[in-house]
Amino acid sequence: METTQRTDQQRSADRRRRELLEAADRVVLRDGPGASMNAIAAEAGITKPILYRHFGDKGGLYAALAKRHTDALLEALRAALDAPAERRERVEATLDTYLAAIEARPQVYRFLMHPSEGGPQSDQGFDVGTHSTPLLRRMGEELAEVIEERVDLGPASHLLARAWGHGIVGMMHAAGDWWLGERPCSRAELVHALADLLWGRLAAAGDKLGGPAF
Amino acid sequence: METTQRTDQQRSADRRRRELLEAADRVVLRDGPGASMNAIAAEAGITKPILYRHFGDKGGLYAALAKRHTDALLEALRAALDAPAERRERVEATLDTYLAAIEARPQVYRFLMHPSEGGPQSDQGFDVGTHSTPLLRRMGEELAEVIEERVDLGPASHLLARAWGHGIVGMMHAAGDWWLGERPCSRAELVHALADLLWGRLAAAGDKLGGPAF
DNA sequence: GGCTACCGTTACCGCAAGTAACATGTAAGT
DNA sequence: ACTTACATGTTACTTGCGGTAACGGTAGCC
Repeated sequence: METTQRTDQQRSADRRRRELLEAADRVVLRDGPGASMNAIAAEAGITKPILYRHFGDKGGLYAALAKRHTDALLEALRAALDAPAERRERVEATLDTYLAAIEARPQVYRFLMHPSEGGPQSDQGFDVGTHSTPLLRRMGEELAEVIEERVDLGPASHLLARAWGHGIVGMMHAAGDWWLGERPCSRAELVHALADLLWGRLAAAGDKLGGPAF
Repeated sequence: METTQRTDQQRSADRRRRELLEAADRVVLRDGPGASMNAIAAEAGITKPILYRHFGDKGGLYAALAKRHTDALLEALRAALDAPAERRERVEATLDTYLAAIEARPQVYRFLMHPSEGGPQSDQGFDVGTHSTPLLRRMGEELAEVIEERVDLGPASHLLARAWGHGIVGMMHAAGDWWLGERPCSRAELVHALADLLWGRLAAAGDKLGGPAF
């Protein structure tokens, strides 16, 4: 029958697709996001047109590649976020999970967040904004849902939760990016600093003596 | 003498440079960051090699272009940040300044933050990560300095201030990006929501009833 | 054997970054 | 006035990438 054939082919195509993605992963992680389609094809032992048959265009390949890593990270974050613990513990665990992930595989992280600055030849890399934002956005939405679901924020809760979700994710991202670049302290210290910030320590701290007027 | 000559030529070269930058600005803001060097040269009424003589390569042009806008934005932020007012007022003013800036000129904003997604043809755009990060980084460092200088944070103040500086900037950026895309509320509302977050309202809020165990 | 469908290739197009080599105007040195 | 030197501009080219069209085997089915 046709259906069984179709599924067989589908199966084989899916396997091939996974192989290609793994090859692409290797190349991108080695050569940076500037990796050319030719290079990826070569790594996979085939030639360009096949890549295009599977992924449409370079953006398609990028998207597929990014989705794999993104999904993995999001799953880890969800676990930390949904753990049955006190709020601050959960927040710290989530921050730590994120930072641990980008610390463990900075190549992947840089690929997802800052494509096109990989190798020495920073020619035209992958299409960045179009595909890197989604990770932050998804994380923000996810966090927003958890906040709205768990925290009592009164009437404007929906708006607040979403603003906070995106804001907190951005905070985590920017601080993590800075930390990964300079390594100014241990992971735990950064987690603590950020949690303190979220816990209102900025508002609670006193003015420094000798400051300007007032 | 040679020196006077040099300065004269320098002057003329600088003027030319400024003209070229303005032309580049027009093109980039019109065609998106995918604008080709040819197009920019044409807009300026000259040809490619001249651009290369002035800016080295495309990254150089991008950097020069970004620096102009970045400097302008940073100056506005500094003003809001240094105003002689209470802390929360200053924070809100700074957030509002930033949001107002990206609201007023989204094209510029998108160019600085998310290059390479401009026009319908999202071919290879400018070199992104290499040059977009600096804005966030500079803002983070700037904010960190102000925090450390003004807020009494105890012994680990240097580290805390830097982590917070980058974190807060990241929060502002991510929330602003989301807000600019969806416009889910007024600017003032977002400012308020973010300031509330920084003021520890997340920690102070109660758990929602009917939540999971515990 | 012939037909179709798939997997793969070579060879090409278009286009953009970046460069080399050449032309020209203009100011100073003699 | 003639030459030298230099900045300014050009045309024409190379290289390399994304993307595609057209062709070539090789299985199964009739």
